[in-house]
Amino acid sequence: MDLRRLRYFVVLDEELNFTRAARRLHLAQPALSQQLRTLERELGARLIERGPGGCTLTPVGVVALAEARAVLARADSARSRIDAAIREQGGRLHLAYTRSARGGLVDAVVARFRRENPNVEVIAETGWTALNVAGLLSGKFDAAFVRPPLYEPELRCRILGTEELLLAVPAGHPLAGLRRIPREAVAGEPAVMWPRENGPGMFDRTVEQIWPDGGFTLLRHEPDDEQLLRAVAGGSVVAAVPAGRARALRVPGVRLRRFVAPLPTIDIGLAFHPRRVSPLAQRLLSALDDPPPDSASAQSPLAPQK
Amino acid sequence: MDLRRLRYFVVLDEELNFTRAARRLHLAQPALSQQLRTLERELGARLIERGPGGCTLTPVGVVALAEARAVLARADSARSRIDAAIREQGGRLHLAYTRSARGGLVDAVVARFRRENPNVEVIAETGWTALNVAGLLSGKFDAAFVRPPLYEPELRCRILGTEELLLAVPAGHPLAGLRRIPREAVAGEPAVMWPRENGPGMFDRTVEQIWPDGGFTLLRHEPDDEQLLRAVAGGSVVAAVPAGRARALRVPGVRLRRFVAPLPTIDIGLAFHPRRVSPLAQRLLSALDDPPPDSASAQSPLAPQK
DNA sequence: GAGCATCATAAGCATCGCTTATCGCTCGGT
DNA sequence: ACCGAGCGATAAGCGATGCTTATGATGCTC
Repeated sequence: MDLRRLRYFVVLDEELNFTRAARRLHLAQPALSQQLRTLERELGARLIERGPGGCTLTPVGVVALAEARAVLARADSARSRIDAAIREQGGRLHLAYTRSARGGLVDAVVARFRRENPNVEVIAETGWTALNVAGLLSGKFDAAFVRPPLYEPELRCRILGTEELLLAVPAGHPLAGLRRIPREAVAGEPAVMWPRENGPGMFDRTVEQIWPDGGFTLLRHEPDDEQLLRAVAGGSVVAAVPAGRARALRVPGVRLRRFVAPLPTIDIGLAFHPRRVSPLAQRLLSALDDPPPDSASAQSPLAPQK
Repeated sequence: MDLRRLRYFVVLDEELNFTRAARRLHLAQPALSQQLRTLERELGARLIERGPGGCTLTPVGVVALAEARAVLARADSARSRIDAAIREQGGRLHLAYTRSARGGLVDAVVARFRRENPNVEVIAETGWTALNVAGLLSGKFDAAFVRPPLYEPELRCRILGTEELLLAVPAGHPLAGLRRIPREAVAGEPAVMWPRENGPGMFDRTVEQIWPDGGFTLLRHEPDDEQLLRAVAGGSVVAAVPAGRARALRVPGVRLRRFVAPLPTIDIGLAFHPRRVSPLAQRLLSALDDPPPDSASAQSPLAPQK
């Protein structure tokens, strides 16, 4: 007996309609039909009477349903007890933040992990993408927040969220008068940027979104978002910065403008080494797949990376 | 949580050695290693401490083991209750025997099914392979015993057993003086045989085993094993017959001789229409995979057909 | 240092669980 | 009586899974 098929069977009983039950289970109706046929074949009995108006359970199906519920309840209870034992045992999770993505979603993920695993000591440092990547490769970190894409094929990265890149311009700059910035308006403008080696993938992705036809005129590097914005406040350069960070920093003399569609974006991800995932890192990653208990939506907005 | 992985985990705990546990579970050691790694990844915890001398459970593993046992026990109990409900509801199973394979294994299979499903009415007829095949195709039978191979691609056949083909010779025949019959000794001998259309696959298979280089000299057909043996007793023909049947019939004036290796054989199988397997047929087929409760061997001698 | 026992990794393959496309059937509305 | 909607089933295809064999890495014993 397969627990997934039992779950499908229970949901079917609640809906008495394959199409609706399949929708609740987030699979196509033929898949549910096939899976429940398999369950019937395994048991060697009809459980479900099908018809054009939907379906009902056979007498054996009624018995099977009660047993399915009991088995599933026991399995859930077991999982809860095992989870509790894991939480109680504690341990240490070595984590790296990235400077450019503090706050918001990242802090929520970590806060929830701490809440659900109070005996786990989260030891965190804040770096930048390339430094965090190096820490992962060396085994220093169990997981690390990064700005993808990563060029290291041995690392994997779960995208947690995406935010818009804005153009930061000096207050008196002609571009400050535009409501939306066309790509050609920034071609040739002197710009500051983080050093490419801080996050080569992020750098390349940003340049190709904002300066797709060339015209990227790099005046100099600044090490992080805050220094980028201060450079812009100086009056003669522009910079692309993540919306969340830019708005949080609020540097005087800087105007933030959105681009004309397609809006350039930058991702935040949680990277890990798939061949060396510690159990606690595994739990952190698994939590990304589960909606929190109070979530109104059954579907997690954080899509697992395939 | 997957019940199969839980079962693997429980067996590993009983052996504390991946190699031995894998053997008990009838799978290769790397498969067990992989499956239990997956279980650990799903739970986000180490359950097993591995080492060159074998393994032990971690503290969380001990908790997980107790939970696994409870879940598996509940699932087994559920399966038993569902099975009981199915048996109680009864029904009818339409079955066909083949004349040439009565007794022994076939009767054991059906007797056990009747014992385990006392409310099921087994309605059986005895025919021959081709007749039984026709009954399956027409939907008259849920399952039918046959002599494979079958040439009908829409039917499936589980091989239940194999028996040796013997040469039946007249008592005074020169071949009666041989202890083992070489193939060349029967080439050219006048022989009787069942009609090919009674079971074309069985016929062809028999001929190619006994007369691999030709020399099959069919004098006439007889309808079944008993008539074949009577014809042999008449003094001038030989016949190939299944050992069990031939020994059971004990026709005077007939000597039964074995062949020189490779021994020719004939199979007995249970055929069914895979697209139209009734639940009761499914239960009969499933029983072939389970050892009876009193069996000393955990491994069923009836291998499922792939 | 060699050999053995133990578990893990790598690569390959058959099967599984899903998908989309579509079919067959029933029922209700016109 | 016909058409469209709703319902579940079948067919074909594909990515993922669970196994296999081959082999590697490690530790222990002699």
